[in-house]
Amino acid sequence: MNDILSELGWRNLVAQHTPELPEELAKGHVTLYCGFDPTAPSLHMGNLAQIVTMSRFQQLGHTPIALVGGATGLIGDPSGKNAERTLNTTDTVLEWVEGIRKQLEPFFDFSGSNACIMSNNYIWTHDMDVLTYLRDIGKHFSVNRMLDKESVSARLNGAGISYTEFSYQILQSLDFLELYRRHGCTLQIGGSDQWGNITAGTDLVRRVESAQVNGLTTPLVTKADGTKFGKTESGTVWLDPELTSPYAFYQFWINADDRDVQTLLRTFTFRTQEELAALELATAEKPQAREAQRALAHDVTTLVHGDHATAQAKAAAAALFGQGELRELDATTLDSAMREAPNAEVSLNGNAPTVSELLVACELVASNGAGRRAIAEGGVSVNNVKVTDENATVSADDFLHGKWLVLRRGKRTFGGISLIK
RNA sequence: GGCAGAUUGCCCGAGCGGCCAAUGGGAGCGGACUGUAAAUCCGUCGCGAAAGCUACAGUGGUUCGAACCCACUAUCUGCCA
Repeated sequence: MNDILSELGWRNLVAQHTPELPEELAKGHVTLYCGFDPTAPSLHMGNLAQIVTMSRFQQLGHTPIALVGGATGLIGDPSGKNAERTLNTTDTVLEWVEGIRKQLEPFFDFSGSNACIMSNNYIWTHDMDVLTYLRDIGKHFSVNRMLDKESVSARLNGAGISYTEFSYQILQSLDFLELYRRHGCTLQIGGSDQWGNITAGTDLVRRVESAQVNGLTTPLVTKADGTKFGKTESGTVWLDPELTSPYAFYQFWINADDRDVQTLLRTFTFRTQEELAALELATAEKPQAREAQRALAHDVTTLVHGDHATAQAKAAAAALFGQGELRELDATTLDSAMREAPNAEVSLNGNAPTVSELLVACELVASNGAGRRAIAEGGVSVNNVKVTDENATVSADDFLHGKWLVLRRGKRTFGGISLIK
């Protein structure tokens, strides 16, 4: 069995771990868990980093438990938040739980001796009565120590914290205890912001079960330009293809900064140290080819959305950004490319819509005035031909293959208009 | 609970009766330059083709005229209980 710690080590994926962890791993097999709270209808990049980390453990023979936080999602983790968050309704959270469970499944192997286990902390918390909670669990927590946790102390000095969120670390600790009892789980992993919650859990298991369990955190992914990783102008990049299209997802990785691409490859792909060294060399020698970004985008999009969607996203990118003449693209390629871009339908019915109206229709600009402005600034093209007249209109002849009109705003924002008869 | 102050566009922040759709900065967007990059420079940045319309926490008022004055409401921040 390969050593998971050295694997994570060369990838710079270890922020902190409990001192006893190497000893535990030396025994061979561990069962580990990571929690995913339903704070949104879909998982996002931060979650993906943990999923991939768990996957690395599973590939080396360890047993992963993917825990969906049906209970903790109802409470709200104060970690990394500078203000109390609004509670989501129970119905909403339970709906998200189901969606997130389905999203997690494809990443893991559910067969073999180290098959992945899916769990949900709602199971052991929803009917626990308050006296049991206070006597059996709460008794093991020192408020003094809870106040010392970064996630709590930051809030005490700032916007304050409710009892609900203050209790979050207790619930997460209870999860570790339950998973230890039910599945012999002896390791919890998470982002470095979870360190406080994880150690609260190892403390609880030690007190209640007199057992040594461990924690490991991965560094938060940061970007060289200081902006938040996992966000674009249009918001969070989600794993759900309904929320972030595979095309947009692919583009997100393709656009990675040279300075960040190695870190991202180490964190999100399974490429070997040798392959990454080769890509690093490629970036240094021929940065404009962006080989590393292409490898990154290919691997991660395939991991999340599969081969087919990745091929489509690539074809779309090649079609839109390629040097080739758009009119020479075959109908099928164009069709799949345009479906991936923001698009809208229009029926001509004898009238000729203006280009700026069409820009608004596929949400490339916020208003007609902004569209006209964009044209005046020389930033708009139709079928890769620059539009110079603010009042330009289109006719049926402009639609490629009688169906699609390719709108471009700026260098890399595309939209499609499909003609309906 | 009492007193004082604050609330301006995506964010910060000027304006304190007409010259205000509102200075300046940031973010965003477009162009040049590029590699679907970074940095830099230039332009732009409520809606509307325009007339004009809607906006300066909310509601009402004073005034020929209010982001600016008054009253009340809401929220926030100080000081005193």
